[in-house]
Amino acid sequence: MSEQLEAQTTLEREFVAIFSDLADLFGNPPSLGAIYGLLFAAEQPLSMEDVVQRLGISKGSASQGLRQLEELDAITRCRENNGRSHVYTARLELKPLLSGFLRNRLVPRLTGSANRLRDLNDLLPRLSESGRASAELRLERITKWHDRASTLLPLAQEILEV
Amino acid sequence: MSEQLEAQTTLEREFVAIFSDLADLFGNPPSLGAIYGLLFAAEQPLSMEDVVQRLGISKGSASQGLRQLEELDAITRCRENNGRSHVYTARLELKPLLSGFLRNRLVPRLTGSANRLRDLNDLLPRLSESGRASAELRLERITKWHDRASTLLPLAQEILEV
DNA sequence: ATTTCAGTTCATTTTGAATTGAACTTTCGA
DNA sequence: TCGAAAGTTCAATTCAAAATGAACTGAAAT
Repeated sequence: MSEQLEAQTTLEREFVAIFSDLADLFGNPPSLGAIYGLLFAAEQPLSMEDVVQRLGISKGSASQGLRQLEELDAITRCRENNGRSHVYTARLELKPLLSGFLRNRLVPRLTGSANRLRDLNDLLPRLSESGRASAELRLERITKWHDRASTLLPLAQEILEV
Repeated sequence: MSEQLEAQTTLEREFVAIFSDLADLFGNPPSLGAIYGLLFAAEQPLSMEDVVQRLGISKGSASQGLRQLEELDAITRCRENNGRSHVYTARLELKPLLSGFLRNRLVPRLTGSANRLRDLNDLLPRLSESGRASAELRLERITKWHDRASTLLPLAQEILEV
């Protein structure tokens, strides 16, 4: 294998690894990142078959991963000229991928904990006098954190914007 | 069970759930969050035995979880008066817990990807002329993201500060 | 209309992280 | 110094999430 090809292969492998880690960091399946990494490294659009071959994953994983990435707007699908197959390209701006990951993971949890906090506030009057003060303090602390996290989220989106 | 006790139990269960989710969000074992949540809800310091009983987890998990939380400075341990056992209290400021979670999870990955990116830059000269331009563009994109994330991290720490 | 190829679905299997629990060590009181 | 209780360790187990792959659907060429 030529030195150049070897280097290209390393590049591809490293991009796959970087994005696998990133997906994992955000609580997404590593395969999702791996697929994106492969497309990100590729100079030409790749078919699903290419993805299966080069990553050594199953057709099922490839199909699901590609669809999810498309939903996040991290990749684009287009029909291959005069074939019955499709071909995929990574959007090189990382924003769609990152904000998709954030959306998937952070947002549901923030709204979930907002609901919990509301319910707990409703519970306060049922507590004994002494317990109530303590519970109020604790709820306040969590609520403060929660508000700050909610503030941070759009800020993070902005900073990560390319 | 009195209405008040029932409410106190609900409060405890909800705090446990909130912090389990939080731990999970940051890629830590849910049990770690659960233990913190229990101590956070408690008005009195609890022993390891208490934690085992109330959460229904094993001594092993409790021991390891308590130690980790102590290392993060999220809880404090103190010797019980005239006993040979210890007793634990949650620090009510959430900062130690949150920044501990961030440290555990984000920092190692940021330095890991910094290393990868450095290695990839060294690889560039070995690529063919055409491939090099494309690889440079891609590396630049990731590096830009990486720098922004590195900027965001201390900012997040500051915002989450109580 | 039929065949064939691309892609999807989802029940089963795999994998890896979290948890357990039993053996071990440490600590303190008698 | 010994015994007992507290706490730790880590190999084995459990469990949930991810990946697989075989059966299926749809779409295009003949």
